[in-house]
Amino acid sequence: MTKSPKFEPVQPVRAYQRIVEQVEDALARGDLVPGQRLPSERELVAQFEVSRSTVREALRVLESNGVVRSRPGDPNGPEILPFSSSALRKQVARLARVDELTLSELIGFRMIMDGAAIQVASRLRTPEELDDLEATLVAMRDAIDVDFAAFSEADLAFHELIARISRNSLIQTCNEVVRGVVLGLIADKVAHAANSRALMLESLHHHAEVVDAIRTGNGHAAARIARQNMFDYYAGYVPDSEQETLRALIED
Amino acid sequence: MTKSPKFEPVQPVRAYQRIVEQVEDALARGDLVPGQRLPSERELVAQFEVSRSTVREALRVLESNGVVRSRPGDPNGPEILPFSSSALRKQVARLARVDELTLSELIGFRMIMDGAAIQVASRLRTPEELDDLEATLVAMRDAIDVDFAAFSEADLAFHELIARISRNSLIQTCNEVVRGVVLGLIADKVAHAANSRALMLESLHHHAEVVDAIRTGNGHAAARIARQNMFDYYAGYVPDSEQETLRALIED
DNA sequence: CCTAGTCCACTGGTCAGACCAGTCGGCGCA
DNA sequence: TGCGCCGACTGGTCTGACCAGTGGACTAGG
Repeated sequence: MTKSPKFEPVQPVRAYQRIVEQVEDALARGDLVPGQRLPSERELVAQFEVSRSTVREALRVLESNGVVRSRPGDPNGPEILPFSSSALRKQVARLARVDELTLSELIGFRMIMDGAAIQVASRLRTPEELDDLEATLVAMRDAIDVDFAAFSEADLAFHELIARISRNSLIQTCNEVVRGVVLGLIADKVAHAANSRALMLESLHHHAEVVDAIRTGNGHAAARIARQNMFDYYAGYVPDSEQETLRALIED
Repeated sequence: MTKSPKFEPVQPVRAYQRIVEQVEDALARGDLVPGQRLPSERELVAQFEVSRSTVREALRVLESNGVVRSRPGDPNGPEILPFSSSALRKQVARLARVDELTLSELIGFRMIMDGAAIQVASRLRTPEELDDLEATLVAMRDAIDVDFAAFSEADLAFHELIARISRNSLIQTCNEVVRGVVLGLIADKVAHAANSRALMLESLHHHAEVVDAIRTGNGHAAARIARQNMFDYYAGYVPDSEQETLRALIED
């Protein structure tokens, strides 16, 4: 018996998929740039020669991928969103939709990711980068006397620097995205924290310990302190029942 | 002047979004499990009390997120796919709770995530994507004759393609991040592997087996081979005491 | 001249109903 | 028993309609 040919499963290509492809191709080629607008749905109907239902199904896919955003009544048409990669934007869109039930998961994710960044950074850092880290600590100290927003910004700079030192762009983007989402979910609560000055001092102290551990090359300890700090910082915003899970993440 | 309150932009919730949320919530609660079927579109119209256009827009979003897949004429209705983003989030949390950031755990994480990606990819891949996979195999073969860095790059391309075929952004992002971390931790050791050519050939062979299994639609076998391969590839870099844990992950 | 109000063309969101090409189970015929 | 046809479904697409918003053009009143 001759070897049986291996046939492929065939599946029809849907019209809305081809629309999605055309838009993403145009984006990849640069014919479409962030900030630009897509024609209105009815105009797209004319251009693609399909029904509006089909156009809309394609727009839903693009929207779910973070490529476009539609606003009812906007005469300019759907907006092309700024994005580095559609996967990243999609990530943002997905994460941004999660409700407070999974806030603890997001925080856990941050604890893991930030710990990873620190552990890598403690091996790869140059003396200059260590200096930069310590400069950021000073900036954080000064920011405490301004207000919480300033401190938060300095804290952001610290973690961005850590991620950069890790020389892993994916850690960078991941850290940034998740941090943004977490802050977006609890920003109002954080801003109202009554005793935020004590919290900020405590956080600063932990950050200094992290830098110390990085200086001595003890990435393991540095990551642990960072996770502890993040737990202390965010634990108040998750239900008691879920705190135990997060606390377990601190140790290793 | 009183401090101006920070208002949040409000945006209307669309009907199709609420449908998406309901489905994903059911998935998160476990009321809906992979392999199960959604009611037919017309039945969903009756349950959600919306029009079919609205149901279909919601299905397009879910499909684009790798949660369901529709097939014309299938009397069973849309299929709930395994390893949807919501399910993976839970897996990530569970794994992270056990232990994290030791090299062996990261490798275990990669074995799980890569296996998930391959299992999904073997069901969703188009014939064109299978061709792409085989082209990547050829590229890996050629890269062996160059050097280890080239091979590593081709290997990266292979796994990125798998993740892309899985059409699941969470798989994509996690795979990339963790892979980057693992390589960062052992890059120096890997580069010094004296007999790396034999290792590369072995790895290539395993990758070809994975593609074969994907071609025949045997996602289970494909994922198992991939986990085995990853174990063989990395096991040398973790302590003997932890290898047993990793080995247990190979089987499903 | 500027402002405030009205209007209107247009947007996206949703709906109802229709047709088609597939898919699959079952019935009946050979 | 085996096979082919049929019919009741499925999802993909289309048409045409209505509605609540949006924002620009226009206009009346200062």
